[in-house]
Amino acid sequence: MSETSDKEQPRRRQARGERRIAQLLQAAAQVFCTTGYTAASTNAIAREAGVSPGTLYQFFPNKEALAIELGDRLIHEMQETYGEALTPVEPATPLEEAIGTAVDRFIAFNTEHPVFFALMHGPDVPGRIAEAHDQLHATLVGRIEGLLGSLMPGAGPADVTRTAHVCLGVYKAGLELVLAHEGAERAAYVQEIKDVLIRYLEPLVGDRLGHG
Amino acid sequence: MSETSDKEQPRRRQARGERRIAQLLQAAAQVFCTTGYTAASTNAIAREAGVSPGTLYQFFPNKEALAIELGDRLIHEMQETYGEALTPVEPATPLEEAIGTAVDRFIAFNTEHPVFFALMHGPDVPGRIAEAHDQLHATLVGRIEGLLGSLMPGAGPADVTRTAHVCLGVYKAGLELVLAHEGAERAAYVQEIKDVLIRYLEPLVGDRLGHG
DNA sequence: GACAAACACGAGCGGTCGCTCGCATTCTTG
DNA sequence: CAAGAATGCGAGCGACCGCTCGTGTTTGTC
Repeated sequence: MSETSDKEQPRRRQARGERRIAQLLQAAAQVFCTTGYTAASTNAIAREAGVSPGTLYQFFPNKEALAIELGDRLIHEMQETYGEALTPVEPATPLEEAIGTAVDRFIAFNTEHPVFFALMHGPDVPGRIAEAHDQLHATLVGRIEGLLGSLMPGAGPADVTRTAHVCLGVYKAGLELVLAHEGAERAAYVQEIKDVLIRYLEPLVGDRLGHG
Repeated sequence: MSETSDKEQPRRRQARGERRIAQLLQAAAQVFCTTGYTAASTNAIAREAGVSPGTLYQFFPNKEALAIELGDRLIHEMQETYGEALTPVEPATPLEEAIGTAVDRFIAFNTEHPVFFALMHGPDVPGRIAEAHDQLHATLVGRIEGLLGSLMPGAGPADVTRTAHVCLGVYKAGLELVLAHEGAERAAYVQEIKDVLIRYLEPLVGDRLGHG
């Protein structure tokens, strides 16, 4: 009990090591993005990073740990995003504006980190990553439930949960369309996502304000 | 040039062979459904079908051909479904009813053939299957465009195409939610898909009839 | 029954992939 | 500088997978 943890043996990393880790994670993101998790070979990731296979395994015990570390960093960064994207529940903000800003922030995050979509969407991801995905998914649904719950006072909890799942599903489907286009067409699809969500939620939240 | 085709050598199949082919396709559907295409091993498919690996390759030249034959049969069967699901454009039918019946038929098909979703959704499917998927996707979008075009007279062709893509995307997202639930909850999600589509399309198709 | 074609088997070939290990090199520390 | 730890290398091991091939069995035809 004198140690901070019994399985923790903090290898003293040098600055070089931290740089290699960053290189490897970036290379893994690149390869995962283009070929998916399963098809991505560790040798290809090492080659992309400009190191040997042995060097990769100096810093990551196996391929899964590499993907998990990558996913953890992405999720951590996303939590900062959706922490700001989904928290403001001031009853004064109209529905359109709330949905608009939330969608914009999520789209911005996903376009800046396309790996996230690749890692979280593949049916080939191993157990631990799928768990992380489910956990993030549940967290997001919970947040949306919180927002909807205060907007749909007359609905049961099961209805709120269902509505939250539908909202997230619609967003994901729209994200796929957004990532498949560029420029003006991409912007048009972003607007479509907002329209779908607004028209879907408007009748549910009762008559609050601002639908004209 | 005396043959009907230079690469066609019609092996005379016996009744036993046809039975084996059906067994193998069914086994492949089972294995693809549970593990996905890439992770499914041909040996596992043969084992599931109760035959040896060599027997499998008596009827299919390779793993991809097996998946393609399976996909072709599914697409052929689906075309009978959506041929009936998307054709009626009688201007008399209200929007709600048209969407309701179309969604019901597609959901029925997809719940009866879960392999279809697995084969068409995996990012791991090889080139030919992805092509078949894209072709089906394009066909479906074209059909929806046809329906929308006559309903949205004031919109440009790019807008109609975009709207069709959004409709199909919303349906796919809803399908995932529907397949993840059972019984009454599943039925509730089916209704949600219809609501999303109806509310999304209602303002677009101008004031026709029946929104009350 | 005789003969050929279709069917069935399963050990194993060639190849890839995740990962290891022995050794060389570079950094830190005193 | 010396010593040890951290980093770096890459040939190759073991396992798995798609697929083959030599051989044996069943079916259709005369």
